[in-house]
Amino acid sequence: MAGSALQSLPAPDFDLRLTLASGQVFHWQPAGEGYAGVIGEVPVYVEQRETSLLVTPGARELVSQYFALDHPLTEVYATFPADDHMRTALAACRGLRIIRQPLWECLATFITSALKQVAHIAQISHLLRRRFGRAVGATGSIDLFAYPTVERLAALAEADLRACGLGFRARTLLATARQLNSLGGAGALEAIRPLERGAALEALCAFAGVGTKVANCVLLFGYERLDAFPIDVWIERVLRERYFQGKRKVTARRLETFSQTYFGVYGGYAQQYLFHHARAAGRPRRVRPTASRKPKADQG
DNA sequence: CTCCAGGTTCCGG
DNA sequence: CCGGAACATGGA
Repeated sequence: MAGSALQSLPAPDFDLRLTLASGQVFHWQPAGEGYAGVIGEVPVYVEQRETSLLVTPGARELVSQYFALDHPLTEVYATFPADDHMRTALAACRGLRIIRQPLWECLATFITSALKQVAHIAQISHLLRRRFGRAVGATGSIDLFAYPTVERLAALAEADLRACGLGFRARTLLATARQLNSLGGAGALEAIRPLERGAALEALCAFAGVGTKVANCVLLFGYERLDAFPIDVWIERVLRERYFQGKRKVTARRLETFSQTYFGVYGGYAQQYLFHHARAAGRPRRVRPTASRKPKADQG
């Protein structure tokens, strides 16, 4: 980032690369030795130097808040269950923090995440920002855009969103934008903050394209409900393989009640560590009976 | 080409 | 409450 000198701030127990790669947020781009992104409407460059961060001048407080550098990680880790797999995930993800995301962009992004790979979500996010978001600046050759506002998306046609590769998510994202717009905009999401868990989930699920999983992601990554435990295909696989080995007929309800009690008050952190560790380990190879395919030795 | 992805919604037991 | 199917798109 050319121009003015970067400012430094202390960031102990923090791994920027790990945090940005963990599938919470999808728009940060590698730039120089660090990353360029937008926090709300503010363009930011962040670079890690051991236990401190170098950031865009004037953005220290914003960055510190966004990356939740105040979360008591030592205390968080102490609440994790002491099983082998949790310990392995912790060892692999130490320093990963749960980001505090702006509510609307978190909600909208996770609506678009349904049945999509992380890379696709990022691609969609960038397209939406570039086409419908406000240009907020640039770092080097990278132009930066804020997430499109509720008002802007609500005024679009479904075809505009489909043109960004949204597929069937175009309908639900548009519907949610219009629902929120009729409530006065993104600020209406603040009404959910004081609600207790059940009521908050119910309120979020009232938006189109929002079910239990997305609602929990928004509670965790947006509302800072660190006990929220989103169960996606990866986490479900981990739970079934590591915590319900050999058990028959483990229903979704069973997994949900287990996850809410077993992983404790910082279950959301535990979940994120399990998620990222599973993903980093790679997709489990499909077992295909190779014997069914016979080599054609007499051809070719 | 086939399989799968940070799911949601609707429908029939 | 539970399991299945449809729903779009693109990377592996």
